[in-house]
Amino acid sequence: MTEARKPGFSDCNNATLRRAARSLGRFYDDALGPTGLKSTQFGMLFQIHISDEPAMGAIAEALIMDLSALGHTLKPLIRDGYVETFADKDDRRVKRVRLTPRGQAKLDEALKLWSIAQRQFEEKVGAEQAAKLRAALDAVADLDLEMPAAAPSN
Amino acid sequence: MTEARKPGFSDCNNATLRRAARSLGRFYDDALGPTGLKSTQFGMLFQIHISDEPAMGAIAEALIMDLSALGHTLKPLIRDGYVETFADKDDRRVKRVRLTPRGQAKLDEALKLWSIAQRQFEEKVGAEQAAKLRAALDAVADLDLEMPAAAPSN
DNA sequence: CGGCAAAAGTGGCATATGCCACTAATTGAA
DNA sequence: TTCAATTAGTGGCATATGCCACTTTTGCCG
Repeated sequence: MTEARKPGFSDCNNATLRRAARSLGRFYDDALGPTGLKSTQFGMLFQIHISDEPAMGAIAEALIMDLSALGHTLKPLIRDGYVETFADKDDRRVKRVRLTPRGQAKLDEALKLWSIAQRQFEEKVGAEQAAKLRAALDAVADLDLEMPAAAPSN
Repeated sequence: MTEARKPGFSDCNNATLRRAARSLGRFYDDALGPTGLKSTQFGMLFQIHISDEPAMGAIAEALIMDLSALGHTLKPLIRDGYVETFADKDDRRVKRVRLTPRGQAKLDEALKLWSIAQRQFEEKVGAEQAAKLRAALDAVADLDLEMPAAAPSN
């Protein structure tokens, strides 16, 4: 447990972030295990829940995820009857998403377990620190990063 | 909690972390694009590079990733000739990993582009802040989190 | 109005990751 | 030495995500 953490690797912001994401993801996944939902699916249901019948593009933007990735991620949730989609009344290109009653119930169920996990985490890290970390992560996520050579375009 | 700001979601440490990871991952992926490597693959090559012919289990532990996931992740790198494996001399269960000359060359090539991305990031965030963030993420990754009910009485 | 660019999704293909069930190789007793 | 328990990986299955090539709708412009 020593030679593996040589300097250099932990310098990569991206690698460090992914590593933490794998670690924390597992914890939340375990916590939500009894519900049969992955932490990512829980997050998706919650995002839909707090939005008002959002269009797929809106969800993708909010979560900073690829639209097609969103579509793929939604499939299991639709298959399991937690989520349903319907065409927008004014723009037939737009597909809106909403929770089914079953999905709402599952979310409620998951929220209980999520709260426990969340509390566990904040007990270890400190609510204050956790909030700061989330703020920092949101800031990073919202950065407008561009590679030098590719920057000038539009 | 202001209902208007749709609280809750951004309160989830895990969801926030994943969102940031998607965002930053895309940036590093773009940066490494010309090399044909994903940021995850770059990280893997680097990890192998800084280790001394590590066993798969050692890599998995260092990166906090599932051993089988590591195996899967390694396949494309082996297929493309960047990495090779060989059995440990003393314990035939153990499979060690090393970069091929081709893999070493690819890593060198990628390091140049990675440096640019890394610099871009630190220019935006500040090297100081970036270091703090990485430290915080490492701390989170190394937390010993356990769900109350599931915690074995020890 | 006709045609073309932009916007919103879909599907296919590929990598990233996890869990579980197994197999092979070791180790630690009895 | 023999056998159960442990350790290290593998393979299969499922979800998570991205990119690219299309298809369908719109929106806009001459």
